[in-house]
Amino acid sequence: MTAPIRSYWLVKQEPNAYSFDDLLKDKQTYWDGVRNYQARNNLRAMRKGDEVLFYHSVEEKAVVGICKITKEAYPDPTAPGEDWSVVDIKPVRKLKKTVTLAEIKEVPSLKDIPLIRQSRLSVMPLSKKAYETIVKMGS
DNA sequence: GCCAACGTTGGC
DNA sequence: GCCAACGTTGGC
Repeated sequence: MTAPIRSYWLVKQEPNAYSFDDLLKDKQTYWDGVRNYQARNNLRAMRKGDEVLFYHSVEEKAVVGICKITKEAYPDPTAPGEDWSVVDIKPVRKLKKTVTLAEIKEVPSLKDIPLIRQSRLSVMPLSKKAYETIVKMGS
């Protein structure tokens, strides 16, 4: 077996629908409800052990925590018979300090991440550098 | 609450 | 296969 190449991701959620604190409480969840092909394809490209930033949209507009993929894509139980996917994630840790959208926008190297360029996409890849930059801003 | 951006649907 | 209409998302 060759060593897996780790990828980095960012997922968005409205905190009043499902917050990072909910995930901490649940210890693990499956990421359901994705009904967008691009987001679905990103879900399917996730591999066990990949790290994922958790972003709170709308009210908070900030990256709040880090989680990890524990199970790769399988059919979404909330859409039986349809071609949608979910992955399992577990929380790793909360960021010491949340990284707001406004702060991300101020960093030149983060100008082109999909969070800013494609604000409606809910599951998106991040480069290692972008991931590390955001994590650093949150520590 | 408004509006821009984007995806999806349906008529032709 | 094109494009207008419509719905949804999310920033402001």
